[in-house]
Amino acid sequence: MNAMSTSTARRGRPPKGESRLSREAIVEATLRVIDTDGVGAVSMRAVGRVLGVDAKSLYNHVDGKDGLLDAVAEHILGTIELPERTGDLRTDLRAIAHAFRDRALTHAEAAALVLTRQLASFEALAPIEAVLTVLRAAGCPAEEAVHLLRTLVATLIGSLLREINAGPTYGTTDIEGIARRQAVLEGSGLPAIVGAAPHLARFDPGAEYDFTVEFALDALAARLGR
Amino acid sequence: MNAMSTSTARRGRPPKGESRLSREAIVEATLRVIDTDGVGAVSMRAVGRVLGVDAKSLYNHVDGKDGLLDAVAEHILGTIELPERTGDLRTDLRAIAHAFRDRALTHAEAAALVLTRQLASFEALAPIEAVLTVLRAAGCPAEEAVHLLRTLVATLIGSLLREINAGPTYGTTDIEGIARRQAVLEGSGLPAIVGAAPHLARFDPGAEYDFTVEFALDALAARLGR
DNA sequence: ACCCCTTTGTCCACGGTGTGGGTTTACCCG
DNA sequence: CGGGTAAACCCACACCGTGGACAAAGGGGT
Repeated sequence: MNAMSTSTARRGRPPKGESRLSREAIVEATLRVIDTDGVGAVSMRAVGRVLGVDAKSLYNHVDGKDGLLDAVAEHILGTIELPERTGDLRTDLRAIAHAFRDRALTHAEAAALVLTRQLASFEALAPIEAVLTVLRAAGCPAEEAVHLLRTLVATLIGSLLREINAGPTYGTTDIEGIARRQAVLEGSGLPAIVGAAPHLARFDPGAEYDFTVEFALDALAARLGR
Repeated sequence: MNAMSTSTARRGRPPKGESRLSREAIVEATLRVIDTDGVGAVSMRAVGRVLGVDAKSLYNHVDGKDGLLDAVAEHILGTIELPERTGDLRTDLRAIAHAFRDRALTHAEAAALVLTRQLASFEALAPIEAVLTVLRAAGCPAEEAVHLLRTLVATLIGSLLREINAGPTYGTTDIEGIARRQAVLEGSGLPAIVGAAPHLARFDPGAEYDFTVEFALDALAARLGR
């Protein structure tokens, strides 16, 4: 996989031209590991192996494993393709919400990091700025805008988190899976669940996300339009 | 810590009366580890140590580490103290939302498990049944009730997840922390963020949760009351 | 009463993890 | 040209999840 590498067992600082390691290269390699073998497979050694480099070398660019995962999350968050503003509240927020989902699903395995970790970096601020701008432009006062922003973000994160690690037990679109799940739910004996079992067993992530986004937008428009 | 234990090095099955191990005892011990040293400190060996038992013994009652963590999550979810129904949509849903939060914060470190994992067990169904019952009683058709349920759950989970692993970097209530965070935000140069910095820097989890719940309830009432 | 089988523990071992510490080298600046 | 520093290396440690072999207690069939 690597032309010249570990076999030569060169030690010490590498020559200038071939300084393979950089924060960005490491993050990218980590992302490759995650996309291939899942978040659980990330280890300093594994990432080092991908780069043909000793694990400890990573510590020169990244602050331990936790710092590495933070860096990955920030990278993903920072590369969301935010849409152009149109001036319409609903159109703009919907576009942001979908851009967020697109980015999250491109690296589904890595997205759990983004959704789970608390990020304080500069890169993480761009999407926040985008949402705030739209809200303020719609005439929302600063304090309320912040509360609404947080509510909105929480909703999107909760939705995506479920979508991402929803195994087939949660609900599916394939007919056989639905039938099986529905049977389990009906066996619970809880009346409301039994009554709604056909709908509980069916789960279409995209449609569900759309429903949630539209619900939130309705609520927002009603509140701001008053 | 244990009077009679490893020193005697007894092997083989323990006598009937003192069968220390049970699924419940293991879950409880795990919860103690989590509350003391965090989720990261959970290991088969650590849990075994608490019980004065070899790590491998746990495998007789629990399906590996993942199964153990699932069991803990289910235990927490299953012991939510659901409120009595009053018949009023807002009152009932609000009460459920707060019961959920109470339970989550009692074992804050463990709550991430509940919020993150997909649970399929019977115990996990009780809260769902409660929400569905309230929605159906308010005249909501089954399919819509399921969508609304999912939206609501996503929102609560997103909110709690942030609250639980929000370090002091995210925003605080203490004056010094707010000032520091505000300065960072103002240094970003992003206009909407700079303008809202005082509010972004302040974060009061309880108030934020209340705001989000009331926002969702408003939206729900408007939709169902139409 | 006997025997055997299942259950539920124990111990040993393996390959893997994050990271602390010390060593080596190439570059850069004076 | 010589010293300092940055960036790579290897060794070592304590810990992890769990596969597999073994032991002892209890229960069931004859």
